[in-house]
Amino acid sequence: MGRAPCCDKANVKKGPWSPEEDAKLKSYIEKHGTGGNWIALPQKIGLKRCGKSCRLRWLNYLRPNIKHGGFSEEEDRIICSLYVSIGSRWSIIAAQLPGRTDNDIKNYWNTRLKKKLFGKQRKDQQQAITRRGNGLKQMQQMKRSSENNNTTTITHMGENNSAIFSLNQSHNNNILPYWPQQQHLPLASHYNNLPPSFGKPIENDLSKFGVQFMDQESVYSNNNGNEYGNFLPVIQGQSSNSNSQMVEVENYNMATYEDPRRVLCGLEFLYGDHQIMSGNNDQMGSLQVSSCLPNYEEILLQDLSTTTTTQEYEAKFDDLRILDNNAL
DNA sequence: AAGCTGAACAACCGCGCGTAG
DNA sequence: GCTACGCGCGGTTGTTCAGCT
Repeated sequence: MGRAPCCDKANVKKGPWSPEEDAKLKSYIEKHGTGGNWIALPQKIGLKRCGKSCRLRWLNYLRPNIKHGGFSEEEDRIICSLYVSIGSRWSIIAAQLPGRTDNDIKNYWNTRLKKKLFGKQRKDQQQAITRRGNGLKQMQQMKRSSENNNTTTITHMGENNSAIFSLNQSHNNNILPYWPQQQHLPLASHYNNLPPSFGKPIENDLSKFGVQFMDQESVYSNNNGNEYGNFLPVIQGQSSNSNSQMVEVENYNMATYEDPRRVLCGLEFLYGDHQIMSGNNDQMGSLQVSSCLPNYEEILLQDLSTTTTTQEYEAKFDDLRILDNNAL
């Protein structure tokens, strides 16, 4: 047996609100308040609307001091960092932005901000593949490589097309995913010990975009274990030199050379300066980013846990083929 | 000018949670 | 402790409109 409906669906109006309906609702609530019962409210006013619909209309549109559109850079930054911190808790995010509603922020994220952040990455990467020759061939080669031997190449494209780097790494008979836009950062060992209320925001949400993060324990844990207000994901490699990775950077400009954050491909602003370690470089066109890149075997294990089947690999491969064909 | 496509926004739906009885 | 109910939340769908072909 399903859940009982909150109202008589046959007798309620759906779809866009008319100015008359808006006026009725607004006027009543301004005079009498909601009365603590949204379900009963439409009947009192004489509106043929579901109580939930009234509530939504009031909260998202009619109540005073609501701002629509025109998100500032500062608001963008707040939304992004909170999203990375707590995931899609839109109501919490909205609480930090006066005048903004959770619905508004959610829509803004889904339609614009997400693309602003990650769409550019995909586009840049696609361009990089095309520019560097036959992308499909390259992907096929990567796939073969990942299936047949232990040496792996990841190609990654940076902001403003400036930082293309390849990472070569031997590993222990693990299959390396060849999906190029995945940017892998390790999850800290304590990641599974977050309070249940947090769930796994980062893993659940940003992993959709092929991004994985680790968390910096010192940032968000405290003595009583209850407050996680400063919880922030950070990019942090292993402290041991043995885990450092050499990254060969092709065609990167001085900004990239001087600022290893650029390898984060536009995501760097999410982290704040204090969370990014500095990188070293040598005279051979390589950039040592031991502080930014993870323990590679850990990455492989994570990938194996999330992308395990040949079918999934094939699906990704088809996707790449489509991208490649479109680019030609 | 017409049709198509995608972006932006509004609204709906279903579920989980808290709470009163 | 159980149940029913209302609220709030997040995901999804629907609608409108502008830009492009």
